[in-house]
Amino acid sequence: MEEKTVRTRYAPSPTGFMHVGNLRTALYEYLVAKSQNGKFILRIEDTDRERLVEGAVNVIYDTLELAGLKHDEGPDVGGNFGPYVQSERKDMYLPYAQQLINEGKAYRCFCTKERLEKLQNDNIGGGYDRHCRDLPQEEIDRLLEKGTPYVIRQKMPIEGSTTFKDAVFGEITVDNSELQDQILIKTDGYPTYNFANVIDDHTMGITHVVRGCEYLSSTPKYNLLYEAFGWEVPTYIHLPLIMGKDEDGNVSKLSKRHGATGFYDLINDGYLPQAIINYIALLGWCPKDNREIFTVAELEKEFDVSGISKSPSVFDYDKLSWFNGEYIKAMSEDEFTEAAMPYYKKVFGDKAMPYKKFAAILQKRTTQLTQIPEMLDFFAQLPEYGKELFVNKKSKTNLENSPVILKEAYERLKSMPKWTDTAIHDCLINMAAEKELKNGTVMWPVRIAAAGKTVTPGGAVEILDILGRDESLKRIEKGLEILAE
RNA sequence: GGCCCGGUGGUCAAGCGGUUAAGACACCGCCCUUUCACGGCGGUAACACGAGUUCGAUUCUCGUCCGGGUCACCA
Repeated sequence: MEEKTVRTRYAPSPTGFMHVGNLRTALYEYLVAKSQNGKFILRIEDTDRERLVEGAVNVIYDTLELAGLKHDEGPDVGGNFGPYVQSERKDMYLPYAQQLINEGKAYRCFCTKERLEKLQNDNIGGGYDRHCRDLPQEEIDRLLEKGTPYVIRQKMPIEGSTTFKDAVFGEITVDNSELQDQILIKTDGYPTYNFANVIDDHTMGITHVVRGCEYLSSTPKYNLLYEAFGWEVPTYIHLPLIMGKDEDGNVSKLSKRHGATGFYDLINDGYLPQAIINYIALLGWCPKDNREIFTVAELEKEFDVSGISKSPSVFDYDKLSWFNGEYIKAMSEDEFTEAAMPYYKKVFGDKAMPYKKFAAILQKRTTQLTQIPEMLDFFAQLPEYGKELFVNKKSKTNLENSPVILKEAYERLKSMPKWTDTAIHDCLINMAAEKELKNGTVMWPVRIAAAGKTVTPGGAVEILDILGRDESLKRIEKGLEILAE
């Protein structure tokens, strides 16, 4: 038995903004194809001249590359089904519409916008009244001769119903009375989105149409078009919507009012591309074994349409952060340093710092790269702080014992021949043992003096080590001063 | 409003007629610990409602309610 190669397409409009919902659609298109050794095609839908944005196509390329979704055909990589930019295909559509007219399946509609608007206002119900559907030929010729502008509409069946099958939602039936005579070609000669879509998908050999649920109710129109041409209907895979939750707890389709929803917004917020992809892969799809961490390559193997869910899902930044933390922990030290570098520079400028040591204390406690500056700022400059920071119940420190302990620690540290992390560690631990104190009782005041804040990445030893001898001792002296006030 | 789709803890979700109704995030507690964190252990918390079908419904059917989507010469 011969299997047809699966071909899916991602067809974004170049608006310069890649919404995570769109990205997730792209991901699933990619996975549907790749899980079956198919081809993933990129087609740019740029027919809306008004919304065209300079450089927006590059945003699409960059996003797909960062996300790890490599397309097999597209404007930049070519292919046998080009052109892959819709504006370059604009002459293809009219002949198809013409064909439908010749076959009596479509007609020219000369109705003015005013008349259409009036129809809508009168709200007779059901939209267009098919006024031009059966104009006599002489009338059509007369109007054409006069150069009257017209659109081309498809004749929709008046009775009966249309049924189509969706791979995730099953069979869906809609009464044909719900369907208007849809416009195929606009007055300006350009095709409508729906028409162009069907023509493009067919001529590009697309076998699986993957798209958001918002298209579910217009799918019968697509179907009727395929039928009118006698073309094989593709497999439809409609994806549940991604929702956002506002402050009042109301959910609606994820949009900008829910916060960062663009791929690059998320990256600017310190999320890793792989973590974003991993998270959205699981928004609406679940593997058989419930695993959570996946690379794109692993998703290609595991992905299966039967795991796609039908109900919409709420985008959860907490869960994304968890994924991000997992990915950060899994990075090599070099990878981490590279990713963190822009944030290091915000604090330290171009000054070289002990990045190795930073990685050691930061990697396991970072869930967003953007947290890095405020975690490290005290290394660059000791913050102003008050003596109350020295008081900590759990470590059994207070304003009485802190000065004594800190002074003792200062003397001991000062006399150390070598300033290394093990030396610092042994020095302070030994002191605690000799003085019969909890380790924490010694560590707490030292760490506060070194950092000037209660929450720090790493403990006293790590901080002193990074600070170095001179700066450490200076800060402890300062701590003693503050305690003496 | 018409039509379409959906409804398992706060969130993501397994489940496909018989289960003590998984797991993850978040939250809480304990342990570990040089703080926070990480890690380890444990905990709170769910089948929207009402009928039917059935020996038995979270699972199948219908109704109600709730939520969402869609109704363009936009894509």
